[in-house]
Amino acid sequence: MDAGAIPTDDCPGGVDCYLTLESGQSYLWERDDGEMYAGEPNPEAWYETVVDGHLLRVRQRDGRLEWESTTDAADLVRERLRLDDDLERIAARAPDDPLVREAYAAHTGLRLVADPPFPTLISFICSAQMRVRRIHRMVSTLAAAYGDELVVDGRTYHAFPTPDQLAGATEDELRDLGLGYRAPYVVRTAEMVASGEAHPEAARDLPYEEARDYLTQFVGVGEKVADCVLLFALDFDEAVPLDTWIKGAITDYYPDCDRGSYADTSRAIRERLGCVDGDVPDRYAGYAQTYVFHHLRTGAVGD
DNA sequence: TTCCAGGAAATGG
DNA sequence: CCATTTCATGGA
Repeated sequence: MDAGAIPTDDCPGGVDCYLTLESGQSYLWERDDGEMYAGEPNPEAWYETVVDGHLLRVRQRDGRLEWESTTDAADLVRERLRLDDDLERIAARAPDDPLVREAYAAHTGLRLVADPPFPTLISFICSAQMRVRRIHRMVSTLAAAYGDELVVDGRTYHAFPTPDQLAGATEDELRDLGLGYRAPYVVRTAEMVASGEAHPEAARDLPYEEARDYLTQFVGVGEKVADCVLLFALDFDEAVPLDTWIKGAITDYYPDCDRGSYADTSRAIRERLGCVDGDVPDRYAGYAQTYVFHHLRTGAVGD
């Protein structure tokens, strides 16, 4: 195994693995203590995932982000955990708003992730009306049932299934795995990607709102899930998924941003949570969203 | 029991 | 176009 360590001081604004990987953005990692999404950090535990047929694992202790991999993964760790984002600057430019300030202050080191688009698309199709812990369980179950096996040091890991592998599943199989009414959505979307009818990666080059519309052609993908894919996998830092928690924040803290439709409310809250950057009116709105989401969901608001 | 969870699709007006 | 209803499932 290749290995390395990155001093967290090298990451402007710090980095917190637990907050980043267990805040409901990514469901593609497992913890080797079996306590993923159980609500408690463990500095000794490794976060493990399979990337392009290679095992990658990271953990954080003593001010260093340690990684091990079956390949040279130094650049991969930087990319997936967005270690080059200048969190200090992003937080400093965030709106001077009590909720946003409190959320940034309470969860230092929380970074957006840069996950692969197809697994993210399927993860958030599964997310409909689910708690984060169950979403993670569903994604893990899909990997175990349909993903490629990887054996390292006598332990078996599973990659997230490819579009072809998931398209080979049946609706009944996925219902038996506990996906409920999302089962046909997952199969049909996997078929769309496997056949070449459409691919989430194609949204990357479109303007934000066109990219969101493009993703909604996938079965089981509405505007909210599309926003999650744009934010967590396609580098759209302005995307603000309007889920139950953010809608609650709009009701309680930003009632003037409620414009009725998703598209209009989205525009208003993006400009409220983001910052003006040249002719861009909503820069990093998705970053603020991720902090506020986590702050509200974990019940940390007001300390 | 009832309610809720990072909603979307189908239906009805 | 917008509002309502239906769809699974496990945990508190």
